[in-house]
Amino acid sequence: MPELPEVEVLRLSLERRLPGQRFVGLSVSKLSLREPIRAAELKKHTLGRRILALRRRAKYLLIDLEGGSTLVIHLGMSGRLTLVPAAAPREAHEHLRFELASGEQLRFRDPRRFGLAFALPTDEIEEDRRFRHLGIEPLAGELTGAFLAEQARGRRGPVKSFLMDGRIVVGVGNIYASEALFLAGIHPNRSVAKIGRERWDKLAAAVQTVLGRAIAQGGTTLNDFADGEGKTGYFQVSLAVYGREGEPCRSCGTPIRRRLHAGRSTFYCSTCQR
DNA sequence: CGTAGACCCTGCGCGC
DNA sequence: TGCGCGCAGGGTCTAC
Repeated sequence: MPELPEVEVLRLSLERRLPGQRFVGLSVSKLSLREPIRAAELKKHTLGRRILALRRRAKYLLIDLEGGSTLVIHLGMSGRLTLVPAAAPREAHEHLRFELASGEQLRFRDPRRFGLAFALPTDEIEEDRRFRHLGIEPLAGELTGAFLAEQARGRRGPVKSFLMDGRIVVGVGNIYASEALFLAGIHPNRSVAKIGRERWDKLAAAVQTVLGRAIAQGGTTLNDFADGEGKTGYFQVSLAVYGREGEPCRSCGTPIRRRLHAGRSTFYCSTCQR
């Protein structure tokens, strides 16, 4: 159930328990994820190897292993990655089950199968076709109003779609796009050609605020998920507009509206956002 | 060239 | 109660 904050919270929780552990076995489902699972490749890169570190790029979780290999997991829409005892009951849609030398298992479950799992040499990640076109990280200090204004030059279309274009900035998904635009006071349908420099500054700051806050708040709720205790209150993270169609804007009381951009729901306040 | 829409897949909640 | 419909947090491909 991931946007960038959820993947980051997952990374932080696994980072406390996985490094130093060794992969000793792997069971793989025959069903295809977004791409077919290449069992032989996964085994070649993981079995017998110890985990060195966990990183994140966009919404991809990167598990670096000794010997120069990296295991890459993308959770798609419905993916869950959990570290559980070997005796933990199996659930439907578990597509990958890594056995660790400790007796624990790292399990990847993904009912909708929009997720992804593959492995490759660590030094080939940047040039891999799934990473090559990715834009900047939103929380690495590169996201500024100047950058957004520059990227928007010569473009058109609604700012909401622009913000979700991973070739520009990664990690801003459907929830936090709505949230950031609300915080910046920008109407989601506004053309990128009609946004001035000051408002780009506001938007760049809003994206970082919203994502940073979600990571801080998600820390407690999603630790349970990583520990395999099931999903909990994702929606306990306080959202200003997302999913609140018809409910009053917390700032001015105007009912929150919903409309579609490229088939995805967008929520906004028509009074606070212009 | 950029942008909009379809599509991949399963599950859940709602209204009838 | 049972069933069909719309919708769901992502990403990529095709058609315009």
